[in-house]
Amino acid sequence: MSAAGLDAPVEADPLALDRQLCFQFYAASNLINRLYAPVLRELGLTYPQYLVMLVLWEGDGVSVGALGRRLHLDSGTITPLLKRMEALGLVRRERDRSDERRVQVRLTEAGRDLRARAVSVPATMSRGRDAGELDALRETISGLVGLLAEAQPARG
Amino acid sequence: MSAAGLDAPVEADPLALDRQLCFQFYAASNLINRLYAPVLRELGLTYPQYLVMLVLWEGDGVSVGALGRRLHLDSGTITPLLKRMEALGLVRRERDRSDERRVQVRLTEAGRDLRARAVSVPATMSRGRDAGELDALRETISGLVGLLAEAQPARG
DNA sequence: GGCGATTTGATTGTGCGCAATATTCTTGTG
DNA sequence: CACAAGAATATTGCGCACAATCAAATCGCC
Repeated sequence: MSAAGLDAPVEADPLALDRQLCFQFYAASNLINRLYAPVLRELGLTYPQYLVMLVLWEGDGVSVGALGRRLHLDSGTITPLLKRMEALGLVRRERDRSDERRVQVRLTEAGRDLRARAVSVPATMSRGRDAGELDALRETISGLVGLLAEAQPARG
Repeated sequence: MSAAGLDAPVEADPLALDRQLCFQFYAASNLINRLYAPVLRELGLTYPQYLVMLVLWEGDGVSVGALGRRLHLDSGTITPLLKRMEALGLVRRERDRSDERRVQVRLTEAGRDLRARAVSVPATMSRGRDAGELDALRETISGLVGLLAEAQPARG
């Protein structure tokens, strides 16, 4: 039934969009971001800002570099992001006294208080989905993220 | 062993970064993009431009709207992206004669020729990984993308 | 102490990604 | 044909995201 009428195995187009795992991740990431946006808007946060807050709520007082390693982002992304968050009154950026190359990021009172309004976000977003499935998927992708991080050109 | 010394089940922090499935997708998408960048650079493409080319190589002559639905992107993203690709000489943008609201996107000769240099990209990127695992993961995430697309506020 | 290599952030420039809005065209109704 | 309603794309403004580059501070070795 092949167009060429040959007996050779059907060779699917390697460039077919739907066969690209990368595209599925790209689409999923964009779609997830779009679902979170209106919920986080209630908190006055963008999605990457929310991630920064998650790190700071786990343990306050983190250097810019540590934040970047945790979120897999570089300083060119994080520095302006933190400046906007500082302008919002959520964090303070201050030079480390003992090593003036470092900039420590700390929560303000408002930043700490915001946590109470954020605790419901994960439940809101996963409502109606099977928790076990989501957990299993998270484990799988977490492993992949680990591999991808090691495979990075100049960061492995 | 809990800090409070209670018998209540250990309630893990719902805001822990590593427990957020959304973050795993976000990180994976960024890391994948970073892995593709140097390979696609050889072709003179960015990652989203590569995705547009994949769509056009599957079937030339697509409207901006159709392109957006396929890639889950809106016109505010795609229009300037296509203009850059037109400046690179890869595509042409022309008004549909029968419905002048529509803009059809077509490959140029150079755009068609680029396909030959792109066919090796998927194999290059998946080298050293188990094809079966990647396929299974793709199926899983493809299903999730379908659900996420339906769950979108004003597009479902 | 002096001095080059390294580490750490900041800056600059380009390219997405999306909400909100504007513009242009088609369609339906009379 | 005129005109209102709707559809499709373009424009604008803001916020990431990263490569490349720069500046400053620390570390290592002498």
